[in-house]
Amino acid sequence: MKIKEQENDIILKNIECFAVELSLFCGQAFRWVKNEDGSFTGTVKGKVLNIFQNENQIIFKNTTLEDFENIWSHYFDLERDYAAICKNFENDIHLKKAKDEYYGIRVLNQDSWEALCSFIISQNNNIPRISGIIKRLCENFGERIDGENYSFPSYERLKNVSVDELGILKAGFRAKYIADAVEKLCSGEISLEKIKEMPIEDARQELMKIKGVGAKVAECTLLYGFGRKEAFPVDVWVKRIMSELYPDGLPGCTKNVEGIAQQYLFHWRRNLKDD
DNA sequence: AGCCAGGGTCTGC
DNA sequence: GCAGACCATGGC
Repeated sequence: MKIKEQENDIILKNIECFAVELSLFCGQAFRWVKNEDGSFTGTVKGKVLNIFQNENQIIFKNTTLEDFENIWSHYFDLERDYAAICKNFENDIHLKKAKDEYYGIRVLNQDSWEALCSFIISQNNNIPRISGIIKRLCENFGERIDGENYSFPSYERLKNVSVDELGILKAGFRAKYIADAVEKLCSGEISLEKIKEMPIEDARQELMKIKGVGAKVAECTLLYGFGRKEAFPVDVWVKRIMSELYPDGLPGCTKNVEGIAQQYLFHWRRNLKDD
């Protein structure tokens, strides 16, 4: 991978296994938008990024080398060798098919609170509506950064927002779960900093103390919000995959990167026409 | 129109 | 411990 700084852009060349659009729209993040020029806009840690990919390069527009190194490199998990991981997936016929078809998916390192809150909202819900609810959450309670871009509101910001006031989100029964998460985090009863350091099983149990957080939401939070690539969320699609293809469990080539395998399998199975 | 969605809680055996 | 009703909303 070659990194070049040019005016206000960072340009990556010779980057292996990074399909920007696939990574942003495979059901792990809900806040990126595609622009008419084919670029994508998103907000992370209060910074707005515009990112564009063509055949041989990826352009991070209107950013600095400092922000690239401090925020974007880690957000897109660029330190990890996905080419090697995908090569290893070839040991399993189904994973090989999934990665051949959707090569370049990377599991993003999102903010812990944003991931937790987003996947609380995701329960028994569909992706377009999840995105809508989160959009309203940001526009009503986040901070306007520039133009139509808003930050994801911190849990401190939501501290004195009542369940009734959350009604504007149209999140339905999930509003009370958001409120419970906010309360437990603000009171210090649950600490995201501590969860980060915990063994994964303890971290699961800790997250599941929040109302509306069960095994699936906890697993998604660990995978997408805490960088735990061994976390393996099982939703209805992955449940189908497990019963149809892996009745005896996951193949050995997924060891320690079960969550990455899950992302390829999830996206592949969800897009199968004949189910 | 009715089924389903990146589930979880609560109740009743 | 496990099955089943129920939860809000809107995409398809």
